[in-house]
Amino acid sequence: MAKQQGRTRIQKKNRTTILEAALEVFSKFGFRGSTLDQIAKQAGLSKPNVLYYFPSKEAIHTELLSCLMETWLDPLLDMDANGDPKTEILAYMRRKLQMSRDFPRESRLFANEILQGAPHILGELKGELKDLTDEKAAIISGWMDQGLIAKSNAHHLLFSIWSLTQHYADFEVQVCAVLGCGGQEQYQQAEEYLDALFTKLLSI
Amino acid sequence: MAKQQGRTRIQKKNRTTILEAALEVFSKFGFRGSTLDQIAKQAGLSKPNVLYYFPSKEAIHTELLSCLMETWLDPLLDMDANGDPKTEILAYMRRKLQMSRDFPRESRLFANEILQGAPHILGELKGELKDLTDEKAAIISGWMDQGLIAKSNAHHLLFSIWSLTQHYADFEVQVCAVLGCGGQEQYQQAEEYLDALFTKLLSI
DNA sequence: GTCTATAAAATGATAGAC
DNA sequence: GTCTATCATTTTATAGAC
Repeated sequence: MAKQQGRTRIQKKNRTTILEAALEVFSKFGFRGSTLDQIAKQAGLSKPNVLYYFPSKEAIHTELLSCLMETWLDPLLDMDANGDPKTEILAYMRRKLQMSRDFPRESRLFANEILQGAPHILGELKGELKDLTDEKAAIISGWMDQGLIAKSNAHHLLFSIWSLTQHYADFEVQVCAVLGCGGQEQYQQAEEYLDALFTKLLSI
Repeated sequence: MAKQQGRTRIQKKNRTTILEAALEVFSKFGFRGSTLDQIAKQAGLSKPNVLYYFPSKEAIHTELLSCLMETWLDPLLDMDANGDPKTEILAYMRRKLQMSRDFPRESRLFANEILQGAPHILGELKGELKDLTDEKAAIISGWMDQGLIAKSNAHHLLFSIWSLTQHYADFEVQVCAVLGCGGQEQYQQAEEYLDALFTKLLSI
């Protein structure tokens, strides 16, 4: 968590508690569908106390998104231009799938935000995300030009990694309804399936 | 639209107007994030007049979802066990992509609902959707067993069609932000990309 | 720092005139 | 059928005691 400098220990702790509670609530109901009451209750604090640490509901949401944006971009950042192309892309896909499995609330928080037109993070999407994506797409295109992996549209290849992996977090209730499963066994199947998919897709 | 029997022309017209307005609003903000004020304004009617045609906000949402569920399952229904496997699956994928392009609001309506745990349609997901998916997955598995297409997990193959195509509607703002495009050119690219992807994926 | 009480605005829904 | 007026409740946010 950034921006925690110059605060007492109790302040840090409570801000973290509130952000954790807000993640739980916002990821379920979206920004407009969530209330301060729910967040306060989830955090085990009174509503005025929540507003003692953050100036407004919107401020909590904005802080949460900007704190998590870094985490969200991290897996892509690690894709190495000097590594083996197929290994790098497959490893990126696996990291993204792990994030869906281990951080489904974060995935749904972003999904809610983007679904509703990304009012709070459109700038970051057009800035940081676009820049990083363009950079990594260029690397992938380079690999394609060198004949190291099969040719396709690098940007849409990245989109396909995002959609295929995030689907298991964002649409979890539907996946479970269709598979009739309750736990996390779908992720084992998903990893096998997606591993085979991308291995085949990238092969010349 | 179903369930419009036994009503006058003006009733049908206004109910349709309200449902169209509700689609616009609910698809943007989700159920809890949407207000009757917004729906009424969008429909060009007064709030009490909206509630003359529907008993509550929830009733509008439920009616909308159940009216559109049929439309939503239609493309999968058309997948023919007696057709050519690769043709059938590719055609289904294309129908789904067309739905994302032509009915993005409907896609986002369902995405919002499922993202929030599908409180209003969990029954349909475990019922109609699961049954239809199981049925079509069995057909696909049969094709795989006959060696007509490459072997993989049929349920996850269907998930991958859903996620890859719906991504362009549900995350449109992100796709556009990254591609720097304003119109619909991403769908042309997507069709080419996904066509190649599934052609390769299904090949033995 | 944390709480109770409450203000101020919004939201879902109803009453009743026309 | 449609409207204005209004009620009851929820919700964001603040005031002020402790």
